[in-house]
Amino acid sequence: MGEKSKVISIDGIKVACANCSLASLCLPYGLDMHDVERLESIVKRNKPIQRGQILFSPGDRFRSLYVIKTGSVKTFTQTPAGDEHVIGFHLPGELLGLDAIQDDQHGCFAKALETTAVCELPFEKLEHLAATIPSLQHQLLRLLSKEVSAEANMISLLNNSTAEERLASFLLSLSERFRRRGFSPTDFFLAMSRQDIGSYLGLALETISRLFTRFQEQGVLEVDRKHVKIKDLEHLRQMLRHHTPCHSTLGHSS
Amino acid sequence: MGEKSKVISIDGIKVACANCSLASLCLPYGLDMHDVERLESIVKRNKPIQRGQILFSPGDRFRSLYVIKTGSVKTFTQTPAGDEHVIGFHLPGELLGLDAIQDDQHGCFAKALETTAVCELPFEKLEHLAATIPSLQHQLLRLLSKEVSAEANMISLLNNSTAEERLASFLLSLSERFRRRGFSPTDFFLAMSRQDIGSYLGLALETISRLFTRFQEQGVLEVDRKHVKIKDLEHLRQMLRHHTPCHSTLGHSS
DNA sequence: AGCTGTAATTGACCTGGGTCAAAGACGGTT
DNA sequence: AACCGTCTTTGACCCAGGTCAATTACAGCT
Repeated sequence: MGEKSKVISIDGIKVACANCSLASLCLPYGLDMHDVERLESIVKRNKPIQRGQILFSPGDRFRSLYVIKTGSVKTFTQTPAGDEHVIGFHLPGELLGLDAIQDDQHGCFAKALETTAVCELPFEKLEHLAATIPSLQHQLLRLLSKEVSAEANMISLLNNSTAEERLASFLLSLSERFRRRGFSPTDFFLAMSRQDIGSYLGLALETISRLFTRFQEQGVLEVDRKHVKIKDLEHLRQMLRHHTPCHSTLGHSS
Repeated sequence: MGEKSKVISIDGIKVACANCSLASLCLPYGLDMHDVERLESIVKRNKPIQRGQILFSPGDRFRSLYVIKTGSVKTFTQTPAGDEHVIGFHLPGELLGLDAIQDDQHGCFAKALETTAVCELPFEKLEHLAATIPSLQHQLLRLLSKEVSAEANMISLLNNSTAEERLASFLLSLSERFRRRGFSPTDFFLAMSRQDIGSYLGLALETISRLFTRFQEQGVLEVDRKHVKIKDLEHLRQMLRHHTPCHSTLGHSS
């Protein structure tokens, strides 16, 4: 980004939905300029949160939806015994907190996996706005529905797939999500641990580790710690082709 | 209900949301009398469908949401190879088709498990109405959100539970849903096959069968074919208490 | 540069539940 | 009432992936 200088005033660039590269994945999708401005007027942009910081916890009063701007977040529950169950990973442009609308309180933790910037959408204001902007109401419903579909795919994956298929599916989901955000679909960093991936996919962390090794031996991946390079995307896709329910895509609201 | 007579005119009782015993589980929840009437005006009440009939299929253009009035429905996908993956079972008062809002087409089959009456809610009209009735918009978002939560619980169940815990959880979910609809929570008929239950819970049908036998031996259930009588609700609950994510309830939108 | 704690890898072993196969139990039909 | 197709039960066997344990590799400190 170059050093700080007086040639271009960073302050002059308005941090706004209208300028946001994620707009097409986010709530503004399908809104006209004027409506985006109205939406923008209710968005709160807080300072970024650090790795390990908690955005919300179970039982917290539900006030806002959140959109990841940069970084990533994992959502998870915790048993009385203290071990985590990862529900999902959220990348830039993805909405967080949709499950809390239901009973006005959050049902899980949301924790930053790295330094993460989020936009906060006060839900009451959002609802008011949606009532006067038909396309916003529609987009909100669409995003909720997308989440329902994504979770249904996840359920199907858990019900009908082997460990290999699950991890392949997970990697392809990440790949696709990175691609749509303008990052490399074949070369990226995993912000989460093997433990987290295992928990998310219903597998032991050792299984994840072994699979990474195997995929590497097969020439499908190159893995170095958190860095993954997909060498053979097609092979990865082949791994699912078996019992895939006709049409489906894995991944969270985007 | 007694025999048909001229003392009370059945025709005189308006088939309407306002009179519907399911209203508190359904969309009218939280609406005032006037708004319920407006909602009612867009509801289409088709003739009941028979066991085995299909309500919608993957790829069908999405036009309406459906609410089960009586009977039950299963939703499922099908692999190219032809075997079914059950996504969910839907009881009276539950909404169907929420995943289709997303891309304007249905992504699964919905098939009646028995003779079933459904209310049809043309979605475009519903959206228009929601824009002018704040509490309807809110209730619609709430129901979507509830579905997200329910599916998240399902994912957690699949990720972290044994066969025994899954079936216990399933039975408790049914029990609770029947209870809220005014039926016996401990004595009911399963409209679906062992095969269906297995598919839904990610287990082989043989496992379901064995578990029913075992639960019966333990004195937890009495099972006769499709008829289930829960003898020891508390024992069933105990089966989950282990690694339950602090707060959770299983079951579909209700 | 060395120390320490956490994450990742790898191996050995074991088990829950899947698969295959056969037999029994209905419900519907003529 | 005998027949047929479907659903369910039960048994025998096996394997994918979990668990336990030991080792290694790295990141962050001082």
